[in-house]
Amino acid sequence: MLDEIDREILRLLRADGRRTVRDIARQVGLTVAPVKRRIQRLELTGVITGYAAQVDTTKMDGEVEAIVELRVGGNLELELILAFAENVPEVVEVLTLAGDPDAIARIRARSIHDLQRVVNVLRTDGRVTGTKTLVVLGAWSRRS
Amino acid sequence: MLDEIDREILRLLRADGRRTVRDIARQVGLTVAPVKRRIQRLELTGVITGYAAQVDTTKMDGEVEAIVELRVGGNLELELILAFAENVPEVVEVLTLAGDPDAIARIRARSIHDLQRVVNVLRTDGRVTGTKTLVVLGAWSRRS
DNA sequence: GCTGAAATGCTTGGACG
DNA sequence: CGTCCAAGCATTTCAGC
Repeated sequence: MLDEIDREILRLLRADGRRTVRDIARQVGLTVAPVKRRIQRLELTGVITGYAAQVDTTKMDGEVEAIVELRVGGNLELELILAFAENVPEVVEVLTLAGDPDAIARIRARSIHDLQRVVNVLRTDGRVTGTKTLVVLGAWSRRS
Repeated sequence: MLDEIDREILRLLRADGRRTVRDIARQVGLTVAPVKRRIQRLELTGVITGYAAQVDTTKMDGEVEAIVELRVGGNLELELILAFAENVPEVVEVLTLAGDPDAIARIRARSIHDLQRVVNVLRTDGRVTGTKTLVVLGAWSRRS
């Protein structure tokens, strides 16, 4: 499905999502047009789900980031966890996991008080049987 | 430190990291020059730490994503955890946390076998007193 | 699948009010 | 903060192999 050039393009765009098509073309040894087509295909097929600025939320006043570990009832489809998250705007990312917990949600709230409210929303969902909330103190992500 | 316009710029760039400066300027009601200056300041002061393409790793062959919970010795500065991560290329993100675990690392490896090797590297660091590894089955992130 | 070229629009840096 | 300029790039689309 993905050849070596696609993987190289993905590697470059993950390291810097603002790299230009021209720059990528030089790096992979092709011209602009086919690289552009490949990127569009990666976007259409859902391999690339978007582009985002990475923000250090600990440097923002009025913003608290937290990780909430979620445990859910035995037979719940993992897909449902993902779908559920869309209805809570403070949830910015959800990963479903093999192990315990079953999933983790990443939350951005405006204060600790607001965070508590969001976690309560998650807890009272019925399908969620347990949570553990961890406030983010610092963040680092690879930039290259 | 950050005014409302800065927050709006950050909101727009988090939703789409490839938005043009012109586009952002239109949305926030300013011209290009000051918006460009603001973005540069946000980058310089470390509020914006980078830009990245978001990739659904479950759609890529030869790629496994995992979350590793890290517990470290009592007095270890959290900054050291972040610094340590840079030396392990498979670590793409680290969050330091208030609670237990002390931090979580996000890993991208080429296989389960490779993942095991990376986790062992983390475990034998000396400062890490315990790990728990969770393989990512599915991912969702807010796109708007 | 690729290349190459042309038109359009964007960015970047600077100078200035 | 705004405006202007100017050079260099990037994107997009088209033709053609």
